[in-house]
Amino acid sequence: MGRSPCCELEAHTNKGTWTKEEDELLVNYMTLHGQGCWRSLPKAAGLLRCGKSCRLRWINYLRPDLKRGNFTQEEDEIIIKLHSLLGNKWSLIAGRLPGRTDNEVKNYWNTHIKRKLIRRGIDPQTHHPLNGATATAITDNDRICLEFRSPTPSSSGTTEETQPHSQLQDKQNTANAVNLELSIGLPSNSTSLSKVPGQFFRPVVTPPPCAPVLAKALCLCWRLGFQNGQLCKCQTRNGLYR
DNA sequence: AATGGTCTCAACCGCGTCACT
DNA sequence: TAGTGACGCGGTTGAGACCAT
Repeated sequence: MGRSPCCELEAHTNKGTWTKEEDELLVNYMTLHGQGCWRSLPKAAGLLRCGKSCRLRWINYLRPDLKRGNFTQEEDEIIIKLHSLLGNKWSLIAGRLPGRTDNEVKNYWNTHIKRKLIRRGIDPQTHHPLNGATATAITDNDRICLEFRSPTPSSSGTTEETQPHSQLQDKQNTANAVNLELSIGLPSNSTSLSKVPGQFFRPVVTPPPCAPVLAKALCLCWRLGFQNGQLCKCQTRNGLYR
């Protein structure tokens, strides 16, 4: 597959820290026109930056809905739990933390939480105890169910769409037997896969063949034990959890 | 006050994926 | 089916802030 020449190869593009003037130009443009084609944005906005740089600056720093400031204890715990389930899927983790970006979560993980876990005697990568393998924060069976319910990288559709029925049945049985309810809802065929941060875990309108899924099971915060917390933005809308 | 080490986080880089032709 | 263009993600880097001596 051919890749487009990176825009940073273009002449006359600035790099490094953004100036106040550049920020203003980008904010003004985004306010007026909203998010569109990043590649053409710099020229349209009068910026000497590549589109990639503009996108990053907007998403990680200039977006109006960003929550600045320290992470709360509740956010810490959510990150730790989600990381134990998802690994380094920073965008997915950030999607469950309103106002936080993947870059912010990633940095926070690397600078704070890693150390915090090590102090607790937990391996930050495996979430297993550092001194041995007696107890596990997450089991292999957890992963089986998660992987089953998560989109496969090689597929543009859902897992259910691409797997033979017999394989699905096997995994159904596994999931049902384990019944860890670590369900992550996939967008249904009738709804497009949202790329908006925070909306990845959309409800499965038609319950997948994995198991009879209750509405509550679709709320990841609920599954993680944060259903009563302020950070759980999942709420029923037309009877669905989102 | 000066210096050197450490930490933080904004920004960059390269690659995978998707949509379109 | 293959090629192309663009976006998004995760890993890495480096400048500046902070701290200890």
